[in-house]
Amino acid sequence: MRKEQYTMQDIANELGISKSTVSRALKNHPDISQDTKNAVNKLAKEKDYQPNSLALSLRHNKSFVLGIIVPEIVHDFFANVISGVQTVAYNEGYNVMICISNESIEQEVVDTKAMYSSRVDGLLISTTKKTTDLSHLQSLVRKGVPLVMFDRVSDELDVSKVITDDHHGAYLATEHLIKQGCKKIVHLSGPNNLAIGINRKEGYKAALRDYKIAVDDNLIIPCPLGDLKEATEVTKQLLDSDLSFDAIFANNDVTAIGAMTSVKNKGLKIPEDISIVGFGDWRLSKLLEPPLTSIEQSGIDIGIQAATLLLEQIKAEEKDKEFKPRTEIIKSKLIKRESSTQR
Amino acid sequence: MRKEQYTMQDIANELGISKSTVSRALKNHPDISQDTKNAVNKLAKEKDYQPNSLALSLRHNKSFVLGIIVPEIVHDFFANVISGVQTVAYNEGYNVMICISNESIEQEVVDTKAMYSSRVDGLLISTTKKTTDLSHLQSLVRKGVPLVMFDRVSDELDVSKVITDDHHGAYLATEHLIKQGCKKIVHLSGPNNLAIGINRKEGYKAALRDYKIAVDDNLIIPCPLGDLKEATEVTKQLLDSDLSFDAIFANNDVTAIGAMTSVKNKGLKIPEDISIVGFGDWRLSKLLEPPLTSIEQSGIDIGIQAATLLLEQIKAEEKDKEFKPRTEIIKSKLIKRESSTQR
DNA sequence: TTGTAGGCGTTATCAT
DNA sequence: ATGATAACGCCTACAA
Repeated sequence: MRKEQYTMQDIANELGISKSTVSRALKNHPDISQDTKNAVNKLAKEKDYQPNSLALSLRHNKSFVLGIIVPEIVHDFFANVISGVQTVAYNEGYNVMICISNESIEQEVVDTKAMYSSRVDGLLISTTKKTTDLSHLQSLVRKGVPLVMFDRVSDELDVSKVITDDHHGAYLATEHLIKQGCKKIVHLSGPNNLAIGINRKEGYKAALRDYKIAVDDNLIIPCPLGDLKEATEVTKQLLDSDLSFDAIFANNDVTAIGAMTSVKNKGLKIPEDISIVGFGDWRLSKLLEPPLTSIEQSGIDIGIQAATLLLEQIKAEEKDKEFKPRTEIIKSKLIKRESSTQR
Repeated sequence: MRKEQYTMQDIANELGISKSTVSRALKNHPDISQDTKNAVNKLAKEKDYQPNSLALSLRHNKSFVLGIIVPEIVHDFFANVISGVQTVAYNEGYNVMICISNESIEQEVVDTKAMYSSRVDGLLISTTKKTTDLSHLQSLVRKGVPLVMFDRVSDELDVSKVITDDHHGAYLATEHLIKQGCKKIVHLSGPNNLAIGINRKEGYKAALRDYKIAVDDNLIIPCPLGDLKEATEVTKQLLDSDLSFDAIFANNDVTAIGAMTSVKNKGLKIPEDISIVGFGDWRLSKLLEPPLTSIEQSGIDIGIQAATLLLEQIKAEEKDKEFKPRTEIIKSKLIKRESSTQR
């Protein structure tokens, strides 16, 4: 059995005073005499008294905990987001509880309930790729829990959102390839049920149109899973087919690496034979050989922005102020990377 | 103000029964009539009643939360550990609260206190590189909180530990280089205050001795920070000096990449001119060009093992059984990676 | 300046 | 089969 905890009552007993006096002394209430405060603080330090947040949370109906649910954690983007969230949370005296849905809807539902049961003061979530039914989140909102969606969002829910400018980023990527002289640009596209996949595809098309290049649907290859195996396989098939192309715009980091692998295995050179640009927040882009030019989404910035929005809402509602959900867009940037052969 | 939560009392009122009956009905207590149970469950579902874990935790002095403190999260190794911990925790009905110390001792101390305040049922920790004073952890242990240290551990504390077999791994790495024909192997070594740094260095020395190669202290270069900048700089200086060497055994992933960068910048080929082997759990090792042979530490396995040990202790102590702390060693493995030039 | 009492949501004990 | 009550640790209006 866990050792007994040392409580205010214990301090009170030892000092022959009441626990309310102890409570007030510890929070430096002006009514309490300096003598009492000294005695209480001394004993508290001596016995290494640590308040019980559970009791506090129950009392105040406020836990000072932010929840965050991500589909995976072994992924630079989400790890960066969490890191950004933590930074903001710490500064405001909040802790962070993390759940990993592992791209499983069932897990996501369970996690959401667990978060509410723990009475988190607010929740940040990036849904599963497969999530379409949002009733678990709706239920949360109905219960009055501030919610912020990031990266993978849905417009069925009237909550704050933080997204990257996928359309713009994809446009930049495609434009970059066009300016390099590429004419036949393959797009390895993401799932069509996520805004992210659609927007990137549209940005790609828009750039082609602006530069008077016909959109060829044969060059748009679906990679709905977005994992390494799929991307490698798809690209291999592409290379083995009679379709000719001189560049690939991959809708995410893993897809880009898969494409890269197959291109290399085929004995082709990057970027001489085929240029590749990837989308995402990945340390890898600069470490690969050749390092890939990429469209950076700043996970940290998204985390910071999302947590800031969430806290804003939490605080507003605590003061009974109305809070209107907002959608913040984090601009993506094109980061050109030179191949080391050019150094 | 957060919307009122729907409680057992509310159910009781609506049904004109007492909250204790509701409590029993919800947990399917045999004493309660089926009629009552049905009514209660129906209403609970209708109103989407969700228990308040805070109240439960307070009542039972048990939170069903495991805490974990890691120095960083944007790092494959720690992300993998967390992932492993989550898996185990979920299966046992526990949630996970994560704190990131950011390699800051002050933050680590704050985090530890926060964890205790939240009354986590147990804590997993990998300390800061700089942590030498363990009083914050000792205090935790004194309070009866089960503690498991992993990866970066200290033998000043009599708690369970999960570590990798660093000595063995370093031996394997060095042996691999020797068998490739390397004679002058540089070791970029880690901090001397961490077991991890010492053991890897000793493993390196042991392999040299076993293969009758004299240990040359000039070839052991300290990289106490272990960051990219330091490693790159140190290797650059090494290459600019008149010291000759044909291989580098880097004590971690980042150090390996730093070394790689400088070697490439110097116009040298890997592994033809200089072989590099790195230590760690990193997706990068297989994606770099050339992919580096590496000593794999399985972060997931460490996470699983650590969480398992922690839960074992928690359960034992709940039954008032004594639990003797154990140290588990996760074997490191050498993963050979062929350069794509050999494909 | 300090103490008393009630309550946050839940469950266990002891009635009825 | 169900209810009343106390308790977990803390805070706060009210009383003294």
